[in-house]
Amino acid sequence: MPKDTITPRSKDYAQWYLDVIAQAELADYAPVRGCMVIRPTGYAIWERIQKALDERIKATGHQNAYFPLFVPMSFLTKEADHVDGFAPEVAVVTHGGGEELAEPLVVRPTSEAIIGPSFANWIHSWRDLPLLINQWANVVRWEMRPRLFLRTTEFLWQEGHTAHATEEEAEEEALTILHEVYADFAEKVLAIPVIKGIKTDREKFAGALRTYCIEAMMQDGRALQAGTSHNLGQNFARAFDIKYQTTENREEYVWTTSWGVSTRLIGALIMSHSDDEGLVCPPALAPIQIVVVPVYKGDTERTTVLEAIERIIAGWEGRFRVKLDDRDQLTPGYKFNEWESKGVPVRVEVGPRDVEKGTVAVARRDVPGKAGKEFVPQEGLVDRLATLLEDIQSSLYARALAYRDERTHDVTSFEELKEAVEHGFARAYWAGSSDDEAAVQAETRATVRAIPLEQPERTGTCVSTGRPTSRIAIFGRSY
RNA sequence: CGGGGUGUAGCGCAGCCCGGUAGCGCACUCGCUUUGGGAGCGAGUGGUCGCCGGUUCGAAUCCGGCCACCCCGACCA
Repeated sequence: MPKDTITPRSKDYAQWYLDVIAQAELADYAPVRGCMVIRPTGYAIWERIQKALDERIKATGHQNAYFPLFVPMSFLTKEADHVDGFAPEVAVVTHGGGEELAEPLVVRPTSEAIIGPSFANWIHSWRDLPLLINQWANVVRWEMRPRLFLRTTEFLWQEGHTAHATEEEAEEEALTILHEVYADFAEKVLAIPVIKGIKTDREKFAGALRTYCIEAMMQDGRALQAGTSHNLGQNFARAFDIKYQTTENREEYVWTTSWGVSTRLIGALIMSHSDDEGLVCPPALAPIQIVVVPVYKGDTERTTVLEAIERIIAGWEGRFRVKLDDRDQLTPGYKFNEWESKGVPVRVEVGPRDVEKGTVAVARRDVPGKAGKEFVPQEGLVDRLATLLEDIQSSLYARALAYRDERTHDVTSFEELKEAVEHGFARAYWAGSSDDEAAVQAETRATVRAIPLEQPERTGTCVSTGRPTSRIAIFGRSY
């Protein structure tokens, strides 16, 4: 009966988001402001994200390593833009072993500054390049306004750091990561359509030459930066003296990149697919793809039903990620709701009537409640389930894409832009400067989320300056 | 940092105006009955009322101060 545990999306989107997290047991607030405890259900999702990304990162030639949590203050300050960007949000350790430290240590907000010296040590010759490293780590950024998963003081992420002989290679690396790792993962695993683009100077990473991004639209029409890939040029190579000898025996600075995605992706996942019943997890990602719930009265039926289930799910191992919920003290109805709120894509129910008739009940999470449930024969069940999982995966993607397209409007005037970003994205010709962009933000609360890599052939008039341009930009309000 | 709000049992709340020694729902424990969409009945466990100080015979309640957290805006993955 307690059905009012999740605030409807339509009533209060921010509260709905928090309720889904609580109900699905993804995370708790921690005693320290801005920090969160990632609960087992949430962490299982992170592990799935890690696995899928780690495979892609390794498939593109990278190796994992680990660099320290603490960064000497003087290292962080070596790259001017970088320190300007991060100084306001770093946590600083001033004491250790009961004494004041000679030099304060920064808790890494990102690791360029601690990886730089290692790269300088490791790289001597053109033969050492490219150097392709990734690390899985936690980082700390003292944010003003934390939000579970989307912006926490400490968060988990992966950060790739690479060094190359030429600018072209660094550029290719940044784009490969964007396309083959991040966008591919977001769309195929998370079922989240993303816009691949480049950031404006205002939005790019502190210290980068160029920042590429994947940008997604949440169910309230707001934008979420889901991943970034930076071409750092030679900025960090100069700051940390990372040089190599060319085949002509000349000494040159390397070209570096860095790129990362974080536990924010879990926030993106929640806000892309979930509904008023709770989390909706795409099958390719879901830690549990199929939950099996037995239905019975009394011990005799229980034995019969559980035996039947054992027979039915024999051979599923290796094919599906399955959980049998054989907890005896809870009613089936309770379990249906619990697994639904945790986002398990498919539920299989087996009761006495199914044992008798050779059927099972199959419920799909993307169609909540009884509407998504049907009785099907046990015969051929495995293939049917495999097809169903694929269907759910593609349906979720299609639904999210349709939603984004519906809420993306081509605009030609400032007024239209203002109107469009109330509910989604505005797509406009753009030739403005950083100041022009700031003016747009002051007026509309929206910023350029991305300048898409795919650009139209045509030209138009800049929505801000009125100048002719062939470049379009995506505007939106962001998380 | 500005605006708004909230602190009473694990969670959600009432009690406060009008001071008299803390209550309801859920959860939890035990027992019996139950189980195809969040089971029922009975008996229980659990609270320095955010913190400090003041007024008072007596403070969850009145007064002063502080703190924390949440939500909405300016910075950010």
